[in-house]
Amino acid sequence: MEPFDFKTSQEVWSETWEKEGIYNAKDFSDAKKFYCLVEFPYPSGEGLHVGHPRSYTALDIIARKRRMEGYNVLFPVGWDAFGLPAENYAIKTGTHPRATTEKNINNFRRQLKELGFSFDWSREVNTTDPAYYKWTQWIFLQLFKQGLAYKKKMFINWCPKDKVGLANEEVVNGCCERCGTPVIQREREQWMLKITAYAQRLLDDLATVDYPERVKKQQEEWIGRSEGAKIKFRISNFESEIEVFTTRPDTLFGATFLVVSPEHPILDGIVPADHRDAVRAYQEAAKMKNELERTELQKEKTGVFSGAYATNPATGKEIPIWIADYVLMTYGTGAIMAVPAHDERDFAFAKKYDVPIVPVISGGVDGACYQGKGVLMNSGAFDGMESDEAAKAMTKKFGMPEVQFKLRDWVFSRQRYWGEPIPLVFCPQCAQEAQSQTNADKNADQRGHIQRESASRQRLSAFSEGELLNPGWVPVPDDQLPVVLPEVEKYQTSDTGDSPLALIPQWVETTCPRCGGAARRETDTMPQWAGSSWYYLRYTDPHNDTAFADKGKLAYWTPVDWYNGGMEHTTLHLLYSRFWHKFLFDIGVVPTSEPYAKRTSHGLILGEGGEKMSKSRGNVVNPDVMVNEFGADAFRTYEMFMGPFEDSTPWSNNGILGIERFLNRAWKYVLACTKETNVAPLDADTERMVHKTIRKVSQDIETMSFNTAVSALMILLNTLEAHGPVPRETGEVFIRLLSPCAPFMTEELWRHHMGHTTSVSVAPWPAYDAEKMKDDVVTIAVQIGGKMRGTIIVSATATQQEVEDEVKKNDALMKRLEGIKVHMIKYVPGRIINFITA
RNA sequence: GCCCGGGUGGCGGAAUGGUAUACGCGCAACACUUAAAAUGUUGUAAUCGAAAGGUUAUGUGGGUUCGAGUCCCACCCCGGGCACCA
Repeated sequence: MEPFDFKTSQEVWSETWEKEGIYNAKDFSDAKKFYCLVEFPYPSGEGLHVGHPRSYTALDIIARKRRMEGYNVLFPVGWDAFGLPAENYAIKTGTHPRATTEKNINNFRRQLKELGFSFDWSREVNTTDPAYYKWTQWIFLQLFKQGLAYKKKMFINWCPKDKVGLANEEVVNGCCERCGTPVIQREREQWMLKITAYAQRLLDDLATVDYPERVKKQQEEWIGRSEGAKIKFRISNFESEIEVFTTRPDTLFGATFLVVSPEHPILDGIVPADHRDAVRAYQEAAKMKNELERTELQKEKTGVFSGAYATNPATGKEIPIWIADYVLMTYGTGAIMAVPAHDERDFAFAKKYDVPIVPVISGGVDGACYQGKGVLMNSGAFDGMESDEAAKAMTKKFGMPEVQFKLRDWVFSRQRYWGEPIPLVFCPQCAQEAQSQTNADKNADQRGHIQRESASRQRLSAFSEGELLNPGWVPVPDDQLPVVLPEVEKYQTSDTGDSPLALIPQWVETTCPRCGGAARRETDTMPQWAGSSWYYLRYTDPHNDTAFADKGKLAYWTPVDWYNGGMEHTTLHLLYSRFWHKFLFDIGVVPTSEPYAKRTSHGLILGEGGEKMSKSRGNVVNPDVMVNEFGADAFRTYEMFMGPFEDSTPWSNNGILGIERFLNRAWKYVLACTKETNVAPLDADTERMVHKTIRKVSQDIETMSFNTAVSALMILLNTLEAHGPVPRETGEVFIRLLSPCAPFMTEELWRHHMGHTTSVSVAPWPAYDAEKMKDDVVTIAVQIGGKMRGTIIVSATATQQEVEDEVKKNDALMKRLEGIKVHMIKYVPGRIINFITA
């Protein structure tokens, strides 16, 4: 019998499927839609990693099952092709990233097609295609116009030798990844996106989506909401006040000092002359500490007395103001009230610098720090109150309720070549005008933001929110999008820290779209996360050139029904795209408030030794090699069988060998069945097995328990082989159950050997008959005194009496029961009978 | 430190509170072969035993239960995330 020739089969069927277009989604079909999404790959020079096919095979299986169940399935793929490796390669070799990217995409496309994924290739998108990034730029401009983008001075990592801005990932132990030179911090203005404006909704709406609990938890923590109070402390000898944020207002009477961050602006005005040198020295030292040092030195608290005092509003006492870098300028107000008796950090600080410690919550041990809640003491009129009650009361009397988030705004600028140009120009004339408008607004109405907003809305034709927020920055009009990435000579960041685009005067110098005067283009580009924040929307209508996607198509296809991706994107891509999506929902251009109804995550594939795969360890498995040696079906099926989908599992070359054996046996068996004439109808036992397997495989695919689904198919094959040839329809059930895992071999059997004219991928998914699954006899475990002593076979509907009678017929068991006093008998039908001894 | 996972044969792993170790790998023996590979058959947690059979095992120690890998408490170890967040 001829073995399965996977090479020919892969060629033939890939071509046929593409020609027939059977995997192409149909917009507005009457069939129920199912949008199934995998994270599109970055087309690296190394080619596909074995991790990609794990996620892709899983959702391919789900997509294929849904099609067989009659759904209209959208299962697209594309390329997240902006990014550092292509750019670094360009810096080294002068090769245009576009060329590298194109070459890599072609390689990836070939690999994905060889693996037989049922992608709708007619909807391929590429984030570096101007027709695509036109809409990335358009979305950015909407954010800008609504006042959600702003410029801010920030520090970036800078390698003085390579003269290049580095991403955090490129900084290794404080040094440049490439040349080892210590990285310095360089200050420059960066575009920021106000993701914090959506913090509460990003948190609340987690309740409306089906994500794994661990993903929700991680996002929750990243957003980091905490409730507390803002309390003002009057500074002695000055008119000004210091505002602090605290989650424990109930401990206010125990606040024996204040601590402000070294960067706190208030320090400029309140430090007395005799303390200035010490304070300045401390500030300088704090600035020099890089992040690594800050974490290393975490335990040892340092600080300096500012020389100034403030008044605790509760006790009326004067307390010192200290400066310490354990207080972060980027969280809360950059200042805290220190309650050493009830906060470990404050406690450590107070001990070191000998500041008084006043306990105000009972429940602690003398001389130790107690962080729990309790009944108040040393708190005047509040004595005897419970913490929660006191917190409310003190907030009311001395402060204001306040909510803080850990989430920071998104640094959106890159001084890089290979990214979407930020489509803004800076116009000095318009800057003046916008500034004076803003000032006029302020003068006209000091009372608040709401009035200012409505005033600006009346002048919408003049300035958008974003332009008022960023005077002089003018959006490129929609009809001039995309702002195409120009050709450059060098791909390196310039000496000044600007992107290479800054070195092209004829590109930078432009006219202001608003006033027509001389203006300069923004030379920063967007981060890689930009294009991936909305790509799933583009798949619904990838060739539209008048909108990022047609509203009707969006209404039909979105939200994404099932999105699988890596845990590493939980607080980056996944959060960013939820933010963009909510914004697009708010401006009325997408129909849902959440992009993904359901999210799942795959585990990593580790090297054979159980360590992470990496080039330096030399344990990288190349998918091409596996596909050549074992075929796409075996490779796919092995990746599903190797372990629980959500867990990390080491690769095993012997493991894939086992799958190859299984598929070959399946091939031979089914083929033998087709050649057999006069096969007897299935006996009840085998039929029961078939129906149980249908149910098992169907359920396991839904819960992504692919390893046990494959195992169930193996068990079925073992049983069938032992049984001998089966009728055609049983063989076809087996083929259909296996087809999502092994599409090539099953298609070969289905069309060539079973004689079907259409693909197995459009055949109906097998149904099971619950009646035919019912066992007529069952094996019952017999326990005596809780110990397993044997098994008996009884009818599935046997009563306890019948089971006991059966036990009596069993000599070995009766021997065991001899002389034993049975206290009671516990019988669980179909499972167990336990003779409980006294 | 905090928040998630997880700890079961030589290995990957399976197991609605009810026969632990399914399935696969590896290994061993046998068959086929001049031989090897491939394939097939059988066996394979440990331990005592010639066998029948017994005993012990799901990180450790307790508990609940007729019965615990599974539930509860405490602890140890491994992986991931966050980390001076007031």
